[in-house]
Amino acid sequence: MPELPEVEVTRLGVSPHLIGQSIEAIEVRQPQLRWPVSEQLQTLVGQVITSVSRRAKYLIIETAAGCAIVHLGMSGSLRILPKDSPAEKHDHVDMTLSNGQVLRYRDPRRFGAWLYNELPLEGHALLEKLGPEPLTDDFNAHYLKAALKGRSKAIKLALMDNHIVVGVGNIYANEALFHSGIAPTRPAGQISIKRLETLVEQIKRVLADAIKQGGTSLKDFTQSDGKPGYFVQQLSVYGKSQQPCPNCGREIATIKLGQRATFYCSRCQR
DNA sequence: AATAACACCTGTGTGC
DNA sequence: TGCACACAGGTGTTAT
Repeated sequence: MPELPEVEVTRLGVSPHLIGQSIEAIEVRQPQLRWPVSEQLQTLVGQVITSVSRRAKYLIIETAAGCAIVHLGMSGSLRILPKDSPAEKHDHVDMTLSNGQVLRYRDPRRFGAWLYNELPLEGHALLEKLGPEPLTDDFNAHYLKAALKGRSKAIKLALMDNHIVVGVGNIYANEALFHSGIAPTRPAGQISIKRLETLVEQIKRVLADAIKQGGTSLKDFTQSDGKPGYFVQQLSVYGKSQQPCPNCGREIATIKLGQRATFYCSRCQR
């Protein structure tokens, strides 16, 4: 489900309901997620939530006694509900709050994670090797040029590589490359600085626009108020196999790159 | 070191 | 209707 915009929309939605609340209970119905749900999360019971931040697609719920690191995987979602709401299938974790609400985690495919960690998070194995956040100034054309130097792999795969830049998943990699006029198959190391400037600009624009629109709802993603993400209406190539390119009308091509569906216009993208 | 393939898991849609 | 199969928003691990 979620790429950076959907995770950020989730964070913005749940954060006001969490900050300042104390955690009354953490109930784990299904501990088998990507990794076993940390039993140490119980350390957080009785603690007050001080912040909800994001690094890449990881959400970090902080208290003075440590934090929960939450990842939504492919199908995870977080909602705020009244504490007595009946749990349904795939509702694996509940964090009950002192304001009578519950933060509920649903994840049918169970690729997500709920981990406990002490603070600070410096040196955490899952976080320390991550590339820059795409919406910060650390992610710029000069950085990207250096990071891609000598790389033979396809630019789309490079954009989806967390060591190079975080948060760009399959939807937004396809979209940003389309808006940049760059073929997804182009070897990453042979793209000019000029074109990388455009690419960086488009990645930032696409991600920021998607956040503004409440993310992209392909299937079941909703904002915390239950509304879908409206960026789906602005997709140009993702999921548009055989439909006309919005720019030139040529049929959108579909190929596989790194086992993932890839959509592009072979006339507009070179 | 870099790249590519595989693994994890459930639900849904398609074609026979 | 049933079945087999492909595919889905991610990413750490393993193999090449």
